[in-house]
Amino acid sequence: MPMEYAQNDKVLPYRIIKETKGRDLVGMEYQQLLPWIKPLESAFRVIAGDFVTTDDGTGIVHIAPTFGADDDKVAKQSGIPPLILIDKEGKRQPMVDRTGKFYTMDVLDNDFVEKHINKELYSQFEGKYVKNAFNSKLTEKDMSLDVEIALALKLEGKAFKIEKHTHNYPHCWRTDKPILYYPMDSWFIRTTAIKDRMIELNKTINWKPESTGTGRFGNWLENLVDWNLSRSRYWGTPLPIWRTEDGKEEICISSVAMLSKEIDKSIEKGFMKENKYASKDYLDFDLHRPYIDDVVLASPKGEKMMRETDLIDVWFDSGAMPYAQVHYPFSCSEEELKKTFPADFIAEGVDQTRGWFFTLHAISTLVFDSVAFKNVVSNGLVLDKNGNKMSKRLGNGVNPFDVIEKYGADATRWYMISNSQPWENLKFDIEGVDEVRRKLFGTLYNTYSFFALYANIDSFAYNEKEIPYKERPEIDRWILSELNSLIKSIDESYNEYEPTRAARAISSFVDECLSNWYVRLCRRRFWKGEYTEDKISAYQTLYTCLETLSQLMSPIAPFFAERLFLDLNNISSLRKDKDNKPIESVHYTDFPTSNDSLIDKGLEERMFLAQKVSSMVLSLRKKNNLRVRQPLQKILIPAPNQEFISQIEKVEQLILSEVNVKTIEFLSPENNVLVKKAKANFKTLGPKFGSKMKAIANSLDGLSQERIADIEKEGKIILDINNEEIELLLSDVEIVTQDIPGWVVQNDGNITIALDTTITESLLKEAIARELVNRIQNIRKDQLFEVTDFIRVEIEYNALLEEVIQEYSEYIKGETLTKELSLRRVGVSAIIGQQRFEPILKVDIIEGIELAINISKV
RNA sequence: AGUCUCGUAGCUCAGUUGGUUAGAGCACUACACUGAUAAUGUAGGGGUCGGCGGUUCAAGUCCGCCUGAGACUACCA
Repeated sequence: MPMEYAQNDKVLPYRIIKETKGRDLVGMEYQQLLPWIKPLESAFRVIAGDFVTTDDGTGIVHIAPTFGADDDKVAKQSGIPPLILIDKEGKRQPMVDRTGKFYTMDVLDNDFVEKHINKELYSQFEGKYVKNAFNSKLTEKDMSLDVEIALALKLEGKAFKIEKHTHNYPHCWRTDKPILYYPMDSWFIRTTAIKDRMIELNKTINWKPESTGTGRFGNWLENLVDWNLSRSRYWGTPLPIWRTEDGKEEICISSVAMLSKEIDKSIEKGFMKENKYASKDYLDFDLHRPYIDDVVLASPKGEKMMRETDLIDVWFDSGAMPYAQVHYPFSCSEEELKKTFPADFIAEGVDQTRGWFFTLHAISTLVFDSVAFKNVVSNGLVLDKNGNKMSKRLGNGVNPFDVIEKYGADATRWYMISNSQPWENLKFDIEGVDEVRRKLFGTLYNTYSFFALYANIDSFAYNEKEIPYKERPEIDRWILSELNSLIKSIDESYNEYEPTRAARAISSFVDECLSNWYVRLCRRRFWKGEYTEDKISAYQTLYTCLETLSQLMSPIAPFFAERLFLDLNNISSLRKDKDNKPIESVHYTDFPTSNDSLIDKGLEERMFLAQKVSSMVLSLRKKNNLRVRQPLQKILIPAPNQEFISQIEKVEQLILSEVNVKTIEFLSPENNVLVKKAKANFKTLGPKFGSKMKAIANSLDGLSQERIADIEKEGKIILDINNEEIELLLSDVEIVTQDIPGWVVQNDGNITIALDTTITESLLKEAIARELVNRIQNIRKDQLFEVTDFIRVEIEYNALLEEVIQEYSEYIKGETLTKELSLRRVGVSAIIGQQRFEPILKVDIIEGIELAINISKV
């Protein structure tokens, strides 16, 4: 590049003469760039600082110790003086005054101006605002001081390159104007003196999540600095400190009573005329600044003491909450205070690290050498459904009142608590609230309605004595076992401040255990037959489940829980208060405790098996187009051992009725009908054989039926892996049934089932009987008959149907509350002729057979 | 910049001390069920577990780097 340069050239020519490390430049001196003001001592020297990046430029930057904490710190370390002006009062000032403009020379000390200011240069800049926003006469369009200075440097040939930078300098939240940092005098609390104790005490606090306590808050304590307590504001809580003008005498006021006493002294000295603070009525005086500033006190030496005008950081008020709320130490003794202090539990946003969490902890450590809270949940933010912060500006905010209005407080709260743990950010999606309403509350409401429907019919009010647990059927014992397991886990979850886990456990119990298994399987017990022990057992069991659920969910869904509980209890009066009246609220009841003697893990396991087997059979039916109303003869299950057989046998009836099959048969392991497959058990083989794993797994994959049978018989097998004999035990191998030739088969994990799909004539007839029941039930429902109404049924004659009815007449009548069931050997037209056949219904009984049917109340 | 959290199906989330086909619910599609019916069952599609590299016989899981989102603190020369 040519080194010629004309004044108006855009690019300054340059030449690289040497490359060097920044540290080699330290100590170099340079000429002052803007020599308006001469510093009090030599200042223009390169120093080292660790807070400057080399992302842009050379890594050499100017510092301004009077306007930045980091700059001030590094300057002090290296002995660089700040650029200081001396005003007419002799006070040291930064270059910019409190209105945001350069000091004018006329307010500065004459001697200082003469000795330190280059009047010719500075006169062009004195009085200028450093930001246009500070000057009401300027707009953003006017040239800013930054640009003015840059141009001046350019003209002097001192600027190598000028770029526009947008700073994210802090701005005033109200006026949006840029903010300048100033060094200010402040009052501090020397929290560094109790730093170690604060760290120690913090370790005893249960933080949710733990990482906030150890990480964010813990680190913050490790790097603790003194607490800057004072703020310069117009109105607020005053620092209770009065000082003499020379600062040599000072007093800290600890109560209104003390203040009043001191004012009296001051009146004696003639500093004050009256004492408003002698009144017992707080409405007679105001403790806040600026009113309190009128108070002048007298020092022991008899001098005037004025109040320090600074206020106390409002965070102090938050941190003082535990004492302030009970007005300790004035209206509350220490003993009384200790009833509520330290707090068992607090919750606030995770952004409160330096705010509430810190000030609570600092003050309690200082005052009582204690924690202020034993448990804390630092909750995350509620974001919009796309994970963006909600803001008015973006219009992505959700109005909580609208949501509560539409879905209710319970559904909203349940959604928020169950969806993600409180300390994680929540992506709030209104669809999710609706899902909770349908899934949990809808299901639970349905379950309750089902219970209430039949309980009312039978006038069940929990008046009978409790049916002993052992006399209740297996299914009742099962749901009670699950219920007590649930109580246990819920209690643990709440205790550990894991409400999300609790909510999810309740939700899955309601859906999977109670609604979709217990109630589904027990439906008949509620509506069929007389008011027997079995029926009472069913009512009592379901009642207990519903009542317990209302208690378990009450912390998260207080309103729904309350309604559910009261609807139950107002009828049964099972829970009474001490006056022997029905207790008024679920929230007054004791939280349930689990009865471990009712928990039967074996029972829970075999019920799980029953569900799994049923599901597999239904799947097989589906694949083979066999509707559930078609009874089938047999399920075949290969059983690995006797224990498996006895587990299944105990739930056999449940499975059979659920899937509408007549019998279950077991195949013993020795049976050679089964086609089996061996798989490697990586967990046991891994540690033993390491790198040979792959070869072993492959070898097991291709094992013949005979060799698999050998392992089962011998308990071990020797494999040849790359000419090496390797012995495996039965436990190293998983053997599963793959197929049963000639049957339709379903595999799931280590369970295999097969289904006999043969439909005999007798099974077909039974199917038709069931279809008939189904059609009659539908018609009953269509015609809005009550579930208790008895009916008369007439069906158009059909030969096949006649046989079915002969055989299943009692069954059909029982299922449908039919008093008379008859076939009429008449044509449709003839039926129409009869008055009673209105309206006419033609119904598909089985495929291809459509018959007229008529149903009427008896 | 430092500290911390999070990133798994279209969406919301599980995922044990690393163990071989990564799950659930919702949504979608199809079929069934129908005296709980704004419910239910079965089946189906849908995943390079944010990316790259490493440790290991084996990584969603452990380690390093990067990246995206968020919070706090400092700074923004």
